[in-house]
Amino acid sequence: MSLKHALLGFLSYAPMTGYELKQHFDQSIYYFWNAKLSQIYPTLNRMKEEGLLTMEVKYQEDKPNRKVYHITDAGREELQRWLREPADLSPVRVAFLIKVFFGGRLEKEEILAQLRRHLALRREQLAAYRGPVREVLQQNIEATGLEREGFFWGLTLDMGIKYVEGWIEWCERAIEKIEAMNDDM
Amino acid sequence: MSLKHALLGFLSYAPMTGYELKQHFDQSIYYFWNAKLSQIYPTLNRMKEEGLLTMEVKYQEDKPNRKVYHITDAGREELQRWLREPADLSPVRVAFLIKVFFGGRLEKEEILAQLRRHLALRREQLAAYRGPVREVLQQNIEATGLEREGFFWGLTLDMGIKYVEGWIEWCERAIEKIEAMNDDM
DNA sequence: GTATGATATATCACAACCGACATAGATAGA
DNA sequence: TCTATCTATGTCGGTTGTGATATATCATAC
Repeated sequence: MSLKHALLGFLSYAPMTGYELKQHFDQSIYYFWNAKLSQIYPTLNRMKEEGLLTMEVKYQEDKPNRKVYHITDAGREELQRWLREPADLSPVRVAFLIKVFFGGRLEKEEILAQLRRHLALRREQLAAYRGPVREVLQQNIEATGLEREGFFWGLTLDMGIKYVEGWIEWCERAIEKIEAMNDDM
Repeated sequence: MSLKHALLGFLSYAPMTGYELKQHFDQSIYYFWNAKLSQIYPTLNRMKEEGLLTMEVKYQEDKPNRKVYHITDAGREELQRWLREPADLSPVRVAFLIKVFFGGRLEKEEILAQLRRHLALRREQLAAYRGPVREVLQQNIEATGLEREGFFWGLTLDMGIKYVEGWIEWCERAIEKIEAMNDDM
């Protein structure tokens, strides 16, 4: 279970509530892993039962109480063990490629429309990664002073950018190839 | 549900059993979508109930019976509708990048070991895509005579290769960067 | 003054997906 | 002859993940 270990990872930096963990997901790793609050809350509860976390309730007047989760020694050990453990390749699930695979069932202009739309989405994504996403990362490094950690955060963003660049190049080539196709094909 | 539409896609080429559909998944689209038999069988049943498929039982003496699924007109319409429908970007889930993200929690040599192992896996994968996977695709085109369809099958394999090449380049750069890191960092 | 969006918690039902198990004849290799 | 793999069907229980809904305060914008 990777969600568990991602949560342990963030809690190894600082104690946090489920809501704050969700914000970290959305700010820094959403481009290779994401989770909804409705999955995070029950997972934190289970991890507490497993002894990986402890929970501290901060009572607040006139505001909902905060449940702050702290990583335990067992939690830190589990994180280390998992980080060292060799990882298999994650299976890929890209619904868009199913559409391309069966693109022969569409008219030339219809499949071209799909590819052009996809290309536009990927270009937006690339602009975001190169701009605001990179800036947030830099701000996080400066705010926390975690320079060594920040180096690795940057590596994953590099991979995100490489991934999207690959899509863009592929879309452009695919569109060219289809446009050059004989109309009777 | 993309599994449903992948099944419709294959059944739009020819009637098939669940077992044969699984083989098609494993042969031709497993690098961007996969499913276990224990997911395929119940899904086919549900699709039959929805009127997208019909089932024909072929009784065989001394062999288990074959349940051959045929796509209906409603099934073909649903496939067309889905293929034309604009697609959002699929969320990515790569557990390995969580390990890299929290790589600051490991010793330099430990994270290097992870990256080197991953690079080796990706190189194997690339060799497979360029060799046997491409050959099987060519054979399928020749065996079925579906040239126009085969063009799109090839496009998805191109993307698979681009994806793995991206990983390899990124791993190589990442390893260099980490090796060049100050030991006191 | 009113509406919205953010903060903060969480539950519930459901869908998607996986791993183990069960059955059983055919075939091929050690 | 034994063993393993292939063909062919599925079930079952469990985990993972999604979408909808509920509650309640506070700050901001219109």
